[in-house]
Amino acid sequence: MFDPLPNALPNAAAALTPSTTRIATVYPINSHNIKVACSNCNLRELCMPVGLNREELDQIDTLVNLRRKVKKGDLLFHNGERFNSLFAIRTGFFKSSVGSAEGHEQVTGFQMAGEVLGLDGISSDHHTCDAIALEDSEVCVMPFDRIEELARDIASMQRHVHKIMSREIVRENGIMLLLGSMRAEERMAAFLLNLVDRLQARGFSQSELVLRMSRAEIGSYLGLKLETVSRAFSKFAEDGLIEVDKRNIRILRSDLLREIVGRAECG
Amino acid sequence: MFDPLPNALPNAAAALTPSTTRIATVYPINSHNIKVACSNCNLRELCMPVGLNREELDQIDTLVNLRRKVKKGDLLFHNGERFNSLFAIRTGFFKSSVGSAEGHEQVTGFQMAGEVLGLDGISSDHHTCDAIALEDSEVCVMPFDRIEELARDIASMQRHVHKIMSREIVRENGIMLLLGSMRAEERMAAFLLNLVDRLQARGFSQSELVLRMSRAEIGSYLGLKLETVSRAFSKFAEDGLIEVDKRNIRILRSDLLREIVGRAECG
DNA sequence: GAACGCACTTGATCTGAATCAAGCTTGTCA
DNA sequence: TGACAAGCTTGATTCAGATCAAGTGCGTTC
Repeated sequence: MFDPLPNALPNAAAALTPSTTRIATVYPINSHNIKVACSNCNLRELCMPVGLNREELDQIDTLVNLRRKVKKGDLLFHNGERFNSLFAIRTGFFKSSVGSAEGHEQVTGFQMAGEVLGLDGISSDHHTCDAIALEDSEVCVMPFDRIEELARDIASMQRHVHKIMSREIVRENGIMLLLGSMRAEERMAAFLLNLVDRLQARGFSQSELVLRMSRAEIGSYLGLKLETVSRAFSKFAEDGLIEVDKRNIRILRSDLLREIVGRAECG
Repeated sequence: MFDPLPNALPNAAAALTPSTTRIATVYPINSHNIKVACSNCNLRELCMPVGLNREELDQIDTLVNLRRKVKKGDLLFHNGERFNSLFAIRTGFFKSSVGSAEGHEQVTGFQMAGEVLGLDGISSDHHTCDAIALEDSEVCVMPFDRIEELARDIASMQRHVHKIMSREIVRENGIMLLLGSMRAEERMAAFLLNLVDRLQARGFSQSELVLRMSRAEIGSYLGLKLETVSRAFSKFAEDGLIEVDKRNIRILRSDLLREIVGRAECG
C-alpha cells in the first residue's frame, strides 16, 4: 500500500545511538528519490490538518526534509537521547517502551503508519522512552523547531499539533483504565479491537490482522505475562471468537469481543 | 500559603453540569476583588513560562479573566462536556477520573496548585474525563482560543504549552509502568514519594502530608482495592517507614520507600 | 539435514491481591 | 442521646494470573 522509496542513499548516522544497536539509515529526500511532499502524501489526512490553502500546503511541504529508514529491531530513538524532532511513521510498525535501565520493560504503545512518535521528548528536550521498529520501517523526520514555526504561522497547524498531543493523553487515559480495572481477557479483547480499528482506518481488513509484536510484547503492554496472553488467544479461539495461526489473527465475532470489553465497563 | 481571594462574588453558572451536582461559583476577576494578574501570581513559576519581557507579561495578564471556585465534591468539568478552557489550579486539590457510565471509575490523576486541568478536552473539543475537587478549590479559567493566540505571538508561551502537554504524556507513561509491572507495596511507595515531592516543590514539608483523597481513590489510581491500600499503610507503619494517623502521613524513612520502588525497577 | 534457538503452547502449582466479613472510629443528624 | 453512615482496619478465604516446567513447531545456520 505505501511503498518505501526506491534507491535510498544509505548514510552514516546519529552518534547517540548505543553501540549495541545498528544504525538507522538517514538520507535527504530529494537526491535520486522521487519528490515526495506532505501535500501529496497518501497519509496526509492522518498526519496533517485538513482545509489548508495552496500557500499553507507549500509551507508545510518544507517541514519534512529528511526521511529515515529503521530496520526491524532497531531503535528510532532511545531514553535519554536529545530530542530534536518528531517522527511521522510512513511505513512500518513501532513499539514505544519505558523501563528502568537493566530492569523491567513496559511497552507503552504500538504505533503504525500515520502516527507520530517522540512527543514524550518535548517536556525535557530529551526522550524518555525507546521507540523500536517491529518491522522494517520508514519515518518522516519533522524538526520540532520547524513544527513550532509553522504552528505560529498557521492556526490550523497549531490546533492540529495540540490535538495530536491531547489525543495521546486521552489514549493513555484509556490504557490506565484498562490496566487499572480490567481482567486479562477483557484487556485482550480491547487490544484486538483497538488494533483492528486502527488498521481498518488505514484501509486494511476489519477481520484479519497480522500481529507485528510477540506475545511477550503484548503482555508487557497489557500488564500480563506472555503465558496469559497465549492462553487468552487459545480461549478466544476455542470459543470461536477468533482464529489464530501464529501471528495471523482472524476476528470471527467482533460483537462478542465488544461484549467482553463492555462487561468490564459495567462490572 | 495561597490565600483564596476575599469577598468573592458568588454567581450562577454552567448549565452543562448534571443536575445531581452542585454548581460551581464563577465570578469575574476584578469586581470588588484584588487585581490579581498572572504576572504577580505566586504560582507563576509553575503555570507560566519564564523569561518573559514586560510587554509579553502584559499580554499574558489578559489570559485569565475569570476565576472559578469549586466546592469540595463538585465537578470542575465532566466527561462529555464541551471543551473551551484549560484550568490552572490556584488553590485546592482535584482528582481526574475516567470511567464508563454507571460502571467502574478509574482515577487518572491527582492535581494540586499550579497544575493544569483539561488537556484531555483538546483532542475532540469535549472533555473525556471528570475533574472533581477534593477540597474547596479555586481555578483560573484560561480560554483555550486565547492560549493559542498567545502561543502564536509568544514563542516561549508556545513552547510552554507544548511542554505542559508533553509532561502529562510522560507522567502517564510512568503510571503505565506502575500499573503494568509493580506490586502493591511498590505502587504505594511510588505514590507517596511522588505526592511528597510535588508538595515539597510547593513549599510544604518533605516529610508530612495530608491526604486529600480516600483509600478507595488511592486504590483506584493505583489499580488496587481499598483494603490493599489500607494494608500497605499498616505494613509501612509497622516497619517504621511512615506514621499514619487517618489521612495525616509522616514519612520517616523516605530512603527505604525509595528502595522499595527501586526494587520494582530492577526486578 | 542435524542442531540450535526462538516463539509459542499447555499443564501443574503457587501466591499476591481480591473478596467476603466483622468490627472500630468519627462525625452528623434526628 | 442515640442511631446511622462513611471511612477505615483487620482477619479469613478465594481466585485470577504468575510462576515453574515441559514440550512443540519452525526457521536458521553450519
